[in-house]
Amino acid sequence: MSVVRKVNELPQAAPQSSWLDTILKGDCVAALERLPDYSVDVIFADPPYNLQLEGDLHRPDQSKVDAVDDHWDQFESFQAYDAFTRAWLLACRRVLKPNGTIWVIGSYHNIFRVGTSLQDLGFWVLNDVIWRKTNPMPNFRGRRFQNAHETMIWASRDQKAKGYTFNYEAMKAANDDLQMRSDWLFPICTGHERLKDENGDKVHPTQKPEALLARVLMASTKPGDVVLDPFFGSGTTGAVAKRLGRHFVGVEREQAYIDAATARIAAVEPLGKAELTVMTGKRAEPRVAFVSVIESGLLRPGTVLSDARRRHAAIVRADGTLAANGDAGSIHRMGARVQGLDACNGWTFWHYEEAGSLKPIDELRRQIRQQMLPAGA
Amino acid sequence: MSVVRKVNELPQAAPQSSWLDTILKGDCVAALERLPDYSVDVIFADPPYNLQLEGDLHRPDQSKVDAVDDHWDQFESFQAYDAFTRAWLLACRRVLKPNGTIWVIGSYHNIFRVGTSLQDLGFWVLNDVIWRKTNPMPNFRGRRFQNAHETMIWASRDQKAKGYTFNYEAMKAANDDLQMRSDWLFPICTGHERLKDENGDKVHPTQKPEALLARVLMASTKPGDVVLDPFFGSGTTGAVAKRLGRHFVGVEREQAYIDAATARIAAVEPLGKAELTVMTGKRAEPRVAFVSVIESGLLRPGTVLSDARRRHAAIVRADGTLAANGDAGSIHRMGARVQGLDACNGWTFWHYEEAGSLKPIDELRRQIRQQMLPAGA
DNA sequence: ATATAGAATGAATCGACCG
DNA sequence: CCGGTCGATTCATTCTATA
Repeated sequence: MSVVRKVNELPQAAPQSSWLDTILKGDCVAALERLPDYSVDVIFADPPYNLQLEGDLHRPDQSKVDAVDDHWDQFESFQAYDAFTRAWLLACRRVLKPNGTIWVIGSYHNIFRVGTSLQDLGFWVLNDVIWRKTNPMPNFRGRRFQNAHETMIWASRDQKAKGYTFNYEAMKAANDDLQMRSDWLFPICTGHERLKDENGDKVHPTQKPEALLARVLMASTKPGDVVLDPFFGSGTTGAVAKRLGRHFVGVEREQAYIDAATARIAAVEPLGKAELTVMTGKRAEPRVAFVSVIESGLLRPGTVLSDARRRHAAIVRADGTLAANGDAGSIHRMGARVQGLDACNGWTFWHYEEAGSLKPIDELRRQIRQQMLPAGA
Repeated sequence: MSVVRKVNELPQAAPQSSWLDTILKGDCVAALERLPDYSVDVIFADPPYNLQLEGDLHRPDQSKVDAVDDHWDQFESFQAYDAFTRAWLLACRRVLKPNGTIWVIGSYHNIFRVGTSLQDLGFWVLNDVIWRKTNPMPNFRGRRFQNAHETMIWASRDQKAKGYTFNYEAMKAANDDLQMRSDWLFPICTGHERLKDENGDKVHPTQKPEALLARVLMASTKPGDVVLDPFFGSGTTGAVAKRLGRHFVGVEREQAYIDAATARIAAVEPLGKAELTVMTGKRAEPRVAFVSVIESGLLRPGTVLSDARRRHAAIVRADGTLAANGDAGSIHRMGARVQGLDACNGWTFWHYEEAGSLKPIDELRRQIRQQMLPAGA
């Protein structure tokens, strides 16, 4: 191989863009105007929760909303929060690729507003994921249950977008070979991971644990993907993205956070390509036609195949079809036919005999795939 | 005691009402018109989830999943679902007592709409509680995380209603003396608990486990309270309410569900009063005025109290106030004053000397409470 | 009768690709 | 955009049939 590779070259190089792996300073909606349509693969958003508004929120006409607490103004607050939410979600939606997905984290204070806005804007909820905290803050007054979790909503851009990334096999492997559930257990961000300023005070009030972001990105992105965080804060998304070989782009208004995040991310060592290789399933493997098994000589026409319990039988024909009961068709169609089902995976249903025992023809497909690999692999 | 008590008399007898412990047949909003304002203590609602399923789903073994495709779960649009939600929530709010609370259970399909409507109508969210399922259905296509939980929202009628029932100590005791968290683990409803018809088919597609309802009612109701379930279904709420010595009222449209629920509830044996006694903390214990400690002779005026480390001192006065540093006031106020704090629990802060060691005056309160108990207790 | 294996089932928004 | 075809995919528990 004489091709020179750059150090740290990412598996799927994104187009050169001035904004890639940077933090854009400014208001979320305004700053996102600097990004083109369909330019990011995944969005992770940790929007402000505070419905008391404290100068954080503006009405669509940019007038400030007073922080007040009687009932009518509470309603006003919700209205203002909804307007704020719709505005940033719309800006995010424009820059999200058609097969992109978005994560939003929140608590009961704001997550219902966020979920409603997501649905109203056409996003399609894939899961709500619960972050169960191992060490949540107690309820000091003893008037409620200990608030021991936060909620993340994971949604695709459109209902019909089926091509989003979900690393199912990797998630399953990471969970002792059981499907990854919608409730995740992680400690809150403390200790060395928690950014502190020169006074020892925490830099950001709601810094999220890197483990949480790591699972989010491992589940829903591929190496080289671009991850947008519109409320970048202390830069957890950027730090984890860099470590995992993903690109990031952040938006943040406060210079103090930008400074802290920039230093933090600069210190991150990206993992190597080998560590980043993601477990993939059969879906990702090259497709093999059944006829090629015959063409390669692994199966001879006329061979009798049966199911694992020898209840059904079929004869292999030279054209790659099976014949049984006076009927013929593909391995899948005939597998379904003999069982009286609508569908069947012929690769795993039909077996051939070798050394007195039955083996699935999927074994032959595996051998074909071996032969297809380049010599040096 | 010569007062004759009826067998099974409830500790807090509700007013005689024709609708108490019955199922009202009809549409939720219309049927609730038969209840007066402020007539129920707690509402548990399991509304349609608006699942929006399209094609069939098969398991990997090609068996078909029995989907929730009932007519009552079909809505034209999110807008139609929101209108439905607001209507039944408003009807519920009218009949809910000022210090009442409401629980609504849902999934990501509908819970964001419900939460938004609750907030918009003036309910005040106290917690969102996650029901983690021990045995959820898998995600058969491997395209998402296994949907392993449902969400319950617990809300008070108004932001300012602080007098709602929360049996904090009972919940804590039930959780190995740790605060009850917002994530609960229960199996789904199967086996003998699951109602079946004469064909062996499930009576209701979404029957909830009794353990879930039991925790809800133990947490947020007192014996004798009235619990409304506006989507009564197979009557889990009624069955658990009866077992726990609470009154219920249900609303249900379909006669088949009403019949099944009626028979189910008739077979329920209520627990006895002793089993129902809720572990209560200091909050619910009879209030003791400090002056009664003096009146009862347990402390004499002029006694010097100090904090546990003898840093501060105060003198007991006959009127039940403390004097220190030329100032005087309640045990709480003086505890705060000497420490320079805004608040202080005087019962645990101030100590008296007995046999050479310091004991908190809370010990004297405990003795007073002992004396207050009836002879037979 | 008891033990074991196989079947059934639960609030589910559950493809990709080619022509 | 539609239709046809390939072929990928499940966990905990209970119930039922068989040995």
